[in-house]
Amino acid sequence: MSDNIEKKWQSKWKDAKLFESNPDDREKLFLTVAFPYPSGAMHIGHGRTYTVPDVYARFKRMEGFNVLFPMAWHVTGAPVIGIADRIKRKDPWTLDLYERVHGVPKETLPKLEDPEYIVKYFSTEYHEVMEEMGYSIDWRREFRTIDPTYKKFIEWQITTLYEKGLVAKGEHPVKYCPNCDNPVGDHDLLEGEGVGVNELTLLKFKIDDKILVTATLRPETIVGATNIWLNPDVEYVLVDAEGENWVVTKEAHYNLSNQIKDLNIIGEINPNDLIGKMATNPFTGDELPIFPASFVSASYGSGVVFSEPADAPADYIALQDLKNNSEMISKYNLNGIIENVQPIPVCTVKGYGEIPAADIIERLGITDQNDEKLHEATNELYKIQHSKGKIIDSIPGFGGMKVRFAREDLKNELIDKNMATIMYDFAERPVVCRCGNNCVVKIMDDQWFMKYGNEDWTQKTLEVLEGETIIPHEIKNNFEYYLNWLDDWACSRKVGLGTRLPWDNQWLIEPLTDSTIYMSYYSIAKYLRDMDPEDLNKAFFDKVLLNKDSGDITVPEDKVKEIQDEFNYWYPLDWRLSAKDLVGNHLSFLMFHHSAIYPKDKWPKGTVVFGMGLLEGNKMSSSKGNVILLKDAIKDYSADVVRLFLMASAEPWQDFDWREKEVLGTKRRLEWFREFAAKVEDVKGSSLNLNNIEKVELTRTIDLWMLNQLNQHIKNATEALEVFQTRQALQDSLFLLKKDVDHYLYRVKHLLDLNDEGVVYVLSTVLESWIRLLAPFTPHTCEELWAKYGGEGFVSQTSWPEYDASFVDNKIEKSEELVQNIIKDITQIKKMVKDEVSKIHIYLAPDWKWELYKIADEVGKPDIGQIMGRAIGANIYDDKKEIANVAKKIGREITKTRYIGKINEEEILLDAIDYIKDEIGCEIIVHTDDSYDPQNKARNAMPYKPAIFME
RNA sequence: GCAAGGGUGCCCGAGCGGCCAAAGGGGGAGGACUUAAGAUCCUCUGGUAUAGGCCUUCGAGGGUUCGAAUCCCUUCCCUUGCACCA
Repeated sequence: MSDNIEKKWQSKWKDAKLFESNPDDREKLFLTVAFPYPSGAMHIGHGRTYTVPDVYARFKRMEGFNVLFPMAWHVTGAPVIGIADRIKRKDPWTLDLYERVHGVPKETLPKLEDPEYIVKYFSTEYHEVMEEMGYSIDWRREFRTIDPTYKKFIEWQITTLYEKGLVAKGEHPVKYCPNCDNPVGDHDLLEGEGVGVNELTLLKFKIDDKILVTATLRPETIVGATNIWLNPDVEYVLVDAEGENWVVTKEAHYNLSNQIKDLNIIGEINPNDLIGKMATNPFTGDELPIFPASFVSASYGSGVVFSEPADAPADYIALQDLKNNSEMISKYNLNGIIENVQPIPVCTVKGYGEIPAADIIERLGITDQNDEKLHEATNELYKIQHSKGKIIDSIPGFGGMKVRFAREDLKNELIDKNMATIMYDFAERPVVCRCGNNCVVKIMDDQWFMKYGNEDWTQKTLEVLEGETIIPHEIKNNFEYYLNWLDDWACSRKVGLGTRLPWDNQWLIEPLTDSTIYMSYYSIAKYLRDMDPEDLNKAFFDKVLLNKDSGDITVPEDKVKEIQDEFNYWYPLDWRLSAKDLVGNHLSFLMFHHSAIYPKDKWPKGTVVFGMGLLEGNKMSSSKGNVILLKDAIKDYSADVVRLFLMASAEPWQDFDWREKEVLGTKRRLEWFREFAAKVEDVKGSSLNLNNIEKVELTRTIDLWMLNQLNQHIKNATEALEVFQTRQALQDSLFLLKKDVDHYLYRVKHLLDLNDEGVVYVLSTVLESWIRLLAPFTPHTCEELWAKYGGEGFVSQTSWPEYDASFVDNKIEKSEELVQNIIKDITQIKKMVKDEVSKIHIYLAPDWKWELYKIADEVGKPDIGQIMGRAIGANIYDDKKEIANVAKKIGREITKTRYIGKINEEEILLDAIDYIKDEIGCEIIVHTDDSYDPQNKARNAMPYKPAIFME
């Protein structure tokens, strides 16, 4: 049934063009959510992402804003190329994934061999599912990022940045698969996920006409170099490097050739021929001997290292090993050399002696250079020296400097003097591509970069952040960190779908770069979709978006004006919504690009960051098949139930957990709501017209209480929704309100068959507000009820319920609390006494106790002396001893019960006396004095807590 | 390692100085309704107590305060991100 009403209302909305937003004189609100990359089917995780903005859009529309909520498809990038490729290869895993998890019909599968078909197929499906979810999207602005008109916009964007000098050529090390001939991301790896790339300094030690290029993470230790290590068991080669003859391992040459151009092998080198000879330290000029060492890896760095035994545990232990190895010493004729090699201290760090390497080796009990703990020792010492170490005073030029700074300075000096160069290597091995090949670090040298490292740009972008509201607030720190941390970003690609760089046609624009200011495009997309791309030149966009005259525009002037006006109406963006994992890139890029391209008054105003989705407690993942498709969920539960569950189970920035049991609970809750509406009509006894509720004067406390609760919930829900707290809003507008309505119905159950006009008025009022409160969450159900019970027009277009302060009274709330507490207390006592009870006497607190309570409240803390003093001063009662007794009690009570002024307890209890009698099941007598008080209980009476006597 | 966030009752989760034995949901127990099941509604769900009370609890340990789940310090544990990828 729900399916039918949902479809019905969706088409009614469409026919009425309800969500097609055009500029008018209302205040505008423009919100967007990160557009999807449609390489697969939409699951419930996506459902949450797109329901949040829809709920907010609907809420704001009801508040009277002119809301624009658009949608488009991000189809640029490489993943679909890979998917298409795997489909073509008939990769069974991929075929299964797309058939079983993404629900693609078997006969359609072969068509997915075309990447453009994939994005077309899934974006069409996304569109359909989004309509089934009832999203209030202005579909006239829909586009794909490979549309010719959009490409013109991207060309304009990148050219604008290029002209500002923010796009520049550069080089950058990347993880690279030589077999696939492509950079690889972590997700493309079979092995080595998360492995970092280290920068190594290659120091050039001369030996005759050759150069031993030693790789090090710690160039500052060059001053403590004592010898060179070569591994006698690996292959070394002689390499021509722009005229220099380098000695490195064969494997190192392979790695290096991806980073340095024209590195040709010109001969083989037998390490044994070099061991025992002397090489020159380029920095100090010292002559250092070359020794053999097994710990030197053929594949890491250059395969040549200089030894600095004072700070490098491996060097220290290798030196020890060698000194103890007479066989080696005689084999390489090291007698007379090796004895003189002693560690030269370079760094000091707290907690370590003159030779830190020796200390840590001893502490960890490392016995030789093949010990596994050597790695740990190296890491530990490296870290502490980097963060806290200082260069020892005796070293000229660097003495006393922090290691961190000395390293940087010395490295630059060495490079300037051609004593060193830079190379990159993986921090760990192996790093294996999905294709099975080992990856290398490659320097892409004709790559284009977005200069996010540019300090002025970063500063300006920090201003964008400063001016934004970030939800949740804590994420703002995160953003600040990322904006500062972001370095130049390679923005050109060889493979994928996308737009080409206008000035360098061999490159495609990287897909994150082409989706940073596309919200601007939404504002004008409905015009551009029918225009000739040829007309969308730079001058056109300059005029429309920046009001800048920069050349000939082929579009008629009034048309340009209309488009420009529309852009200016919607921009800036009020809210940007996106997932948590995009904080460090997409959302930051968005700020960068806005700061560079637009003036301050067009900068985004707010960002909301989403959490992830879990399925029965486990992480959702399409590739693992652990997802529920949104279309299936809609089929099983209806869009409204799915929406309601997604919005109620967690705040947007928290992780939600889709649990079937709780979804079913939500479904029942919504059914209850529909039944409640019917019940109201039932109680009324005639047809209900919410458009014309008959007002009556209310006298029963419980009626007033219900309206008090309703208004309280309206207030809370509104405040919560303003800041995207959908869960909190529903907590108030659905769950807590339902609880109160249940309570109210229970309290007036004896009146339900009597067509009592007070009850009818209260229930109709509740229902009328309630339908509107829930309309953003469950729009279909609410439209249906609204129409059924006489609401005017679409509920989607009515006003948001207004909080009416005149109904809110904390004394009313306290009154009901008093009634409930009395029942609770009596029940509890009855349970304990176990005797038959025939009559219950209730004694109310006399006026002086109320005054005493008031005094205690003014004092604010359980300071009996002060309370007594004031009470006696005010002469509230003549029995001082009794005042003291009560004051002591109040002192305790005041921390537990808030004082809100005197309430007329007698009136309240008498108003509810039938209900209380009913609940307790015996006679109740309310006393205002102690004329009948056989057990002297009346003196226990306290404000808000009458005394009870049972007999 | 760096950065951010978090540890609450059987489970999920709210609370962020006193109305807190701690909202709400889920689960469990009992009751009402029903021919029955389901749904719905009511009550209970830390311990203890023959007068509405008392005791213990919010990762652990200290501290501030008349008063702390809430503030401060120390400590342990968890989750996420760390780039050329949407």
